[in-house]
Amino acid sequence: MSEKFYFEIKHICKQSGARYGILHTPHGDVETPMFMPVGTLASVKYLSPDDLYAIHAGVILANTYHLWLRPGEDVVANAGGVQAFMNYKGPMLTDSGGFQVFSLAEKRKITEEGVTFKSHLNGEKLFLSPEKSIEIQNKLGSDIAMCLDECPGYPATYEYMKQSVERTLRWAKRCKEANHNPEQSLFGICQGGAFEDLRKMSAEGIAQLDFPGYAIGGTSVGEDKPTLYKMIDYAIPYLPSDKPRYLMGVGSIDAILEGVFRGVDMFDCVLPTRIARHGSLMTSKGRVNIRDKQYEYDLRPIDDECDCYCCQNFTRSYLRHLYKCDEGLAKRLLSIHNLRFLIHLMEEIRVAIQEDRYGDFKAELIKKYGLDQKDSKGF
RNA sequence: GCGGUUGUGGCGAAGCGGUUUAACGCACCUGACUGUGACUCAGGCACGCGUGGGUUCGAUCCCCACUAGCCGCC
Repeated sequence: MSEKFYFEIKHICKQSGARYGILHTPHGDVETPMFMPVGTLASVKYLSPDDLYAIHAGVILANTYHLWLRPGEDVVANAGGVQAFMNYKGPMLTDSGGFQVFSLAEKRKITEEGVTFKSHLNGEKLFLSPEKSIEIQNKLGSDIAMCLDECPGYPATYEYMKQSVERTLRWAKRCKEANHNPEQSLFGICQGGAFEDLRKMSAEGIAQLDFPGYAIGGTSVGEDKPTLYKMIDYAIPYLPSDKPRYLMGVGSIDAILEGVFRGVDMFDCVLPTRIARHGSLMTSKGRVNIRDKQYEYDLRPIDDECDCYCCQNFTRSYLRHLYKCDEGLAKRLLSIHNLRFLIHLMEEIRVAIQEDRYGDFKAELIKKYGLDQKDSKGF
């Protein structure tokens, strides 16, 4: 682990127990709780680094599996690492490829040794082991690397989940032993699905390995919200309280609010960028689908409470036009908006925590956004 | 004016007497999207097949007239 990497908890909300902290990384400090935009292929789709600075993005993600296939980790290493490669001056986190074990399920086979993939690009047979994932991530040079884990879908049987959790623990140990980049900090990942004892076993197991940070994984794989919250509750008590906690793949507003309430410090999700590219926006009044006819003549911004470049400069009418004409600018502006919306939400969350009113803040937002409604998508 | 040819939703276009509740594509209208295989996925959108008659148990599909477009020829 890098000496430049450490986590400071600056304040614990007296009302809720939520944490405000600072994560120090070789590429700068970031405040927590935070939301991390996803840039799988060393690019947050449609956004330049300047766009990312403008929305105050802190840590951004890249993906080991995808960069391994294209352009290859040596190409990235040759450029001086993933930050230099894409010219992003902030901190970065690389996912291990574990999620692709889940999302490319028809094209892979899991054994004790690792995962055999069929490339989604050309069908080539590939093998990713814990050691290989770390070797690739070491070359990518992210500030935070993730252990290779298995991310089973939901629901899974107890028997399957148990052996999967045990194997993921063995893989975590191998990842730790394989990690040779002193500038890179490796996070462990807790699995266990919705089973309380397996979450406990997994969390205790990785905590024993003493990682600089811990993730709760196996989330956002088809479970409902109450189940997600249970997964968090089952894991948190066994994760070291002085280390950052990262809830993987979660980006809906209600889940972020509940996650922070339960002691989560880091979130990442493709949701804001993906739905933006599909014309769907998060706003203080709920979801807006910009292609809808009702916005044809609407000269208001996407969200009149938003301070982003998109909302400060463009109307719904124009954005709808751009979207319907398939202009790339629409995807960029809408992505900027959704990311800024979530990042701004995190800023408000941090203030509320420091002022010991996060419990009230969460309740207010849930009411304001109608997130307590049965049909709420948590937009 | 004469001969030929074609008229199916906003557009293109299947079907050519009875499983057509009129295929499909585009456009249009709605949803969805959670460690990105994603400018993706799902759904909706023609009580009617140029108009009017006729043949037939039955007509988008056959016949006649009309009408419109297109191509030739005077």
